[in-house]
Amino acid sequence: MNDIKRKRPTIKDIAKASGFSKTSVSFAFNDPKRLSSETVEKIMDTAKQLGYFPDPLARNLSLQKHFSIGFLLPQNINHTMNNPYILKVIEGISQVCEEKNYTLTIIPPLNQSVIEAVKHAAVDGLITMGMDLKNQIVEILEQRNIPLIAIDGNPSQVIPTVNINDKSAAYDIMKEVLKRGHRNITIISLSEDLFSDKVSSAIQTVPMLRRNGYEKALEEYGMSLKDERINIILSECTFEDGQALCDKVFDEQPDVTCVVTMSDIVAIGLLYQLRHENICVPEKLSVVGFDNLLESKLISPRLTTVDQPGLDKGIQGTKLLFNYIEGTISENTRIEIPYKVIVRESLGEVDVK
Amino acid sequence: MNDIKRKRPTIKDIAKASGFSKTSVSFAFNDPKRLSSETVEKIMDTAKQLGYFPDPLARNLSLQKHFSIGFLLPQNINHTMNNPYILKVIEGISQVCEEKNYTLTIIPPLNQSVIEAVKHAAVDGLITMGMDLKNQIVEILEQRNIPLIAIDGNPSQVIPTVNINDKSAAYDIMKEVLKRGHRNITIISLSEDLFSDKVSSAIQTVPMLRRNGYEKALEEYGMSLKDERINIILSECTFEDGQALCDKVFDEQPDVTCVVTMSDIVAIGLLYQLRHENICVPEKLSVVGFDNLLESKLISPRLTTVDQPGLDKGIQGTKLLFNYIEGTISENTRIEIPYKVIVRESLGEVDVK
DNA sequence: CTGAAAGCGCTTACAG
DNA sequence: CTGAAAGCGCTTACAG
Repeated sequence: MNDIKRKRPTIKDIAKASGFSKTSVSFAFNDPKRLSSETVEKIMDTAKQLGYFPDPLARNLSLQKHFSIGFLLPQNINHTMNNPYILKVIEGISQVCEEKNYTLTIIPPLNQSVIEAVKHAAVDGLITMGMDLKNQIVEILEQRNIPLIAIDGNPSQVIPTVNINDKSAAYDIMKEVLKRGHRNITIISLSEDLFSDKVSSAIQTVPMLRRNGYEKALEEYGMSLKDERINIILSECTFEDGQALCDKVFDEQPDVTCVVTMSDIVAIGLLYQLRHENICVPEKLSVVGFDNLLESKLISPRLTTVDQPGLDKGIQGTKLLFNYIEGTISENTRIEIPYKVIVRESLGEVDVK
Repeated sequence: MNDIKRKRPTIKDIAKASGFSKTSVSFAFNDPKRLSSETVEKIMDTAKQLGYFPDPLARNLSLQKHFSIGFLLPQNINHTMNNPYILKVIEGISQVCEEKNYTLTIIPPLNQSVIEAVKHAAVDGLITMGMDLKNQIVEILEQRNIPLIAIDGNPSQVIPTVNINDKSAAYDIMKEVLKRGHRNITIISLSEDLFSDKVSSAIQTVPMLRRNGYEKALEEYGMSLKDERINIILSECTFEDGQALCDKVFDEQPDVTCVVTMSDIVAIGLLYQLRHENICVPEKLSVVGFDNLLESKLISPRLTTVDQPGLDKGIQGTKLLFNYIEGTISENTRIEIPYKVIVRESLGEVDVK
């Protein structure tokens, strides 16, 4: 009734009460075949009577394992937890964790610091998503001997990654836009700093790769990202950002006919706001996304986008991570997942002037 | 380069290398004020040189804490991870965890068994959602001395809960439906076994409470749940279930004019399929949800529903849990969160015959 | 300000 | 089949 912190029984108590040694109690739980069945039975009986459960903390220390995979949340958690695409990836991760009988530890910044969180993470392996993987983080994990993989990370870094071919996907979808006559285009780009290590500009970040893809498509039409008909806006890419962008897009580029975004959720926020302001899509403005969320076919008009299978990224990334944890492989691996462009009603045609 | 499992340095190595005791090394990390600043500096220097980080496993065993909150996934994980409402709750939980510098451990069934997962959970407190809390689970956690709270759990059980007033909310929304002339109604109810301990029928489960609410509203119109004009279908309530329900609803009740669901995600799946089959909402059929997801205002027509703040449930539930962990309170607490009915275009009027 | 030593609760190689 | 004992890597009361 009243919560006097009754001390939990330990293996020692069970040993004493059952008349066997701690060794035997441990065996009864972990390797019962080594004992006679009567012994196991007696030990389990007293364990049940005293309400004994092996302390996972002590067990894990002995075993030197956490039985948990960590998912590192970036500084700004709201962006993460509100993006259905990321949640899809997390679902994939948790599926593999379940198969392996591991838990999934969601690791927020510790005292506002991702680095601190990495230092203290109580996990056997770590997964990041679309994050600026500072060298410091990689170094700490190396010293701590904790394998790391990055989903939508920077494929030119030294850690294993799971990505789609971002350049090619961006090229493909921009092609669809240009093919339909659009020339005055606003690009909503993921903020660079979400992805890049600003120091080493040699690195090809995801937003960079995608912009390269856009550029390549534009060039085939005699244009470039520097063209005055192309306006680039950086954004954190949340639903709310999308809503807020509505006005900004027209302010900065009154003759815009198509908005190309790097994320469905921001495109959906934009579509939502456009409808609210009675601006017709695609007649007045076309909108294009990236991810192919479930939501992108719920909204009307349905969103043209790039399908990248988040679930699969999570699954494959986690399987890869387990390979490192179990020591099955050691070389640096890059997984590339197929994507496809999905054209729906949010992308319309425009008369080429 | 090659992954020879180099042994990580321990506190002992740092002690030896720095010329101080293990005690001092520990103090340098945890309570530097107790040492002279030169000592701290020297110790930290050698720690950095050797790439030492305190092992959280050992630390936690000494401290008898995990610094993590557990979220227990029910048997069927897909339903959980694909329901935006639940994810909203998880977001709230993780917010509080971050404030407290805790991690959030997502705990899937262990060897297909939720009970096994509960036995082994390496956490300081546990949160469940809309789950059948078997006595066994409660008992194990009591013995393991791990506090537990239930969100959308069964308010008549002995554990602390966070809920809305489900009966009253269901009453209110059914009132809106009846007020608009609907009499031939299909109710999509959450499956009982997701919530109830079948043994003790005295318990008021969430679906039961909501049905009581519906009943009360119906009675005011001289009807009841047993009325032949009321059809009840049990469902797991996923998007896919909603799609599949489209045909079933009309098969079972050809003259239905309104579908009342207990979950937005199933209502949205239904709306999606209705649009696909060119069945006009609300002209041909009205649909009503429960939760007020972001998605419910993205889809058209926008969904009439009950707004229950998932984020807030997560936050308040987790704060409550920390009170138990920290021993601030011990009595059984029930939190009730406000809700409100939101009428949108998916609910139309019908001529009363 | 610093250190020797006990303790956290398990696992497991080794011996019998 | 069973047990004594070392070990996992920390924390911390106590002593000086």
